[in-house]
Amino acid sequence: MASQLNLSIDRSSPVPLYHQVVQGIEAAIHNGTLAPGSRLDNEIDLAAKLNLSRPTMRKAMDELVRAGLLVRKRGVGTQVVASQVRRSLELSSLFDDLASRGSKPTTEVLSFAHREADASTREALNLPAGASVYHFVRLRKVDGKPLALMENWVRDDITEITESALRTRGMYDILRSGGVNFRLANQRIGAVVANEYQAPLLETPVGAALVTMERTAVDDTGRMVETGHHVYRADSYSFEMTLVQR
Amino acid sequence: MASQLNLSIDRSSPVPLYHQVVQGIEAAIHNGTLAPGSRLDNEIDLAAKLNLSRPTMRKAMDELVRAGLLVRKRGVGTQVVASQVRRSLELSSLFDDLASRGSKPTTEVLSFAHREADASTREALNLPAGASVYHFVRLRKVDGKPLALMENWVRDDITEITESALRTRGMYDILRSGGVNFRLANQRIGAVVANEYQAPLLETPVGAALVTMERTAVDDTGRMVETGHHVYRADSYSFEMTLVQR
DNA sequence: CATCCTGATATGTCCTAACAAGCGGACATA
DNA sequence: TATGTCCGCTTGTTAGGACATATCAGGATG
Repeated sequence: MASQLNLSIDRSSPVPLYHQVVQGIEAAIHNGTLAPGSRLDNEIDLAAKLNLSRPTMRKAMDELVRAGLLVRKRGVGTQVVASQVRRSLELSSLFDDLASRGSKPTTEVLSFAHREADASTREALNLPAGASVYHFVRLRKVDGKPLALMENWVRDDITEITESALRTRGMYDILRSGGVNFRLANQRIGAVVANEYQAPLLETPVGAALVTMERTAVDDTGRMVETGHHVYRADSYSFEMTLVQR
Repeated sequence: MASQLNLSIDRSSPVPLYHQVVQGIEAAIHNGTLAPGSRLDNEIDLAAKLNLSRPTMRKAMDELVRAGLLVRKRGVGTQVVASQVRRSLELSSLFDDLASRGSKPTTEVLSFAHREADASTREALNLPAGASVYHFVRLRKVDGKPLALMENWVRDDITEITESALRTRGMYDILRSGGVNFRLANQRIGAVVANEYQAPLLETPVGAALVTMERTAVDDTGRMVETGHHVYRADSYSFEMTLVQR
C-alpha cells in the first residue's frame, strides 16, 4: 500500500517543518487521501521522501498520535485510525466555538459590576483580601434562541473589561487581546434542573434539564484569571470530547 | 534558585530514561520539593546533571508541559505551574475511578443478552449486517447508594463476557484482560431529567437532574469495541477535567 | 504436522551537534 | 535621565546516526 501522500514542504516558511507535516497529513486524512485503516509508509521512507530527518518526521507523527489520528505499533507500522475523531476538548470559549461553526452568537449583558471580591471568589481566584474583580452575567443566544446563561468573575489587574466590549466579543477574546496567555483550566461538568430564575431567561420550562459547567482558567504565569459558572440548555448543547490513552 | 532536584536515574532499568525523569519531577512537584512557581535549571544544565542528552531531557519536559505541570518560555526558562492540577480526563472506567478513591462500588446486572446487533448499534460499532453483540444494563451503587445506570453494547469477536464477571469487575477491566488495548474514545456529556424508568432505579424523584454520557471506545487496531449510554445522578457525580492549551 | 527458531521490518530510545529566535538586562548614547 | 541598541541566556528546531526491541512470517526441526 504505497501512500499517495503528496505533501509540499516549504523550507523558507516560518512554520516549523514538523508542523507542516502535521498539517499535511491531517488534511490528507480529512479529505480522504489517507483512508481510515490504511497503513503509512515507514518513518524512514517517509522522511526520505520529504527530505526530512527521521526525528522531524517522528515529531510530526507523535503529535498526530497524541491527537488520536494515527496509531503506531512497534514492529508493525503506523496506520490511520478509524472515523470521525473530533479534536480534543480545547481551551476555547463558547463564543469562538459558535462563531467558527458559522452560527451568529449574540450576547446580552444582564448585569455588570466592578467591585470588591467576596470570600468565595477570592478563594477561587486566589486573591488577597480587599481585591476587586469584574462580575457579570451574560445571556448567550444563537439565531435568537437562548442557549447559555453565564456568570463570571475576572480579576481586574490584568486588563480592562467594559460592558460594551462584552456585548460584541467573547470574554476569552477580550482577555487574550489584553495580553493574557491562557495555559490551562480546571472544569467540572454536571446537571441541574432549571429554576424560576433561569427558566424564563432560557425560554424553557421550570424543571427542564440544564448542563452546568464551572471553570477556572490559569494563565502562563500561574495566575488564576477567571472563574465562572455557566448553565446550558441540555436540548441544545452538550460537551463532546476525545479521550486519548497515553 | 538552584533546584534541589534530587533524581536518581537507573540506566539498567527497562523504564525509558525520559520516563524516569518525568516520574521524578512529578514526584518532586507533588511532595513539595519543587514549589509551584519555582524555576527549574535550564535544560542543558539539568541534562548534564543527570548525565542525559538534551533531547532526552526535553522529551521528559515536553510530557510535563503537555500534562500541564510545567510552563516553558523561550529565552526565560521553565517553571512549575500552580498547584492543584488534576490529571487530564483519562480513558478509565467509573469502576476504577471509584475503587481508586477508596469507595466500594457494587454492580447489579439488570439485563444481559448476547444477540444480533440492531441497525443503530451496527452503525455505532461499525459492524457488518448479521453481527452479534453483548448488550447489558448495569446499576452501579456506592456504599449502597445508586449512582449510575449504564447500558452498553460490546462486540463479541474479541473476548467473552459473562454476567457473573460483570457483577464483580468493571467492564474495561474485563476487556483489557481479554487483550483489548484501548487507544481513544469519543464521548459526549449532557443532561436530562429522570424518567419513570430511571427514577426508581436511581432512587431519585422523577424530574431530577441526571448527567448523561455517551461513549464509543476504539482499540489500537482501530476497531470500535464498545459503545454505551450512561446516566448519573447529578447530585452525586460530575465530570472533572483539566484542559491544557497547546 | 506442530513447534521452535530466526531473520527482516518497523518503531522505540538515546546520543552528539548545530543553528535560530525570543526575552531581558546591561550598556552606551543623546 | 531617558532611550535605544546589543548581547548573553534559554528554549525552539533540525539533522544524522546508533542500537534496542516488539512483531510477524517463513523455514528448520522434532
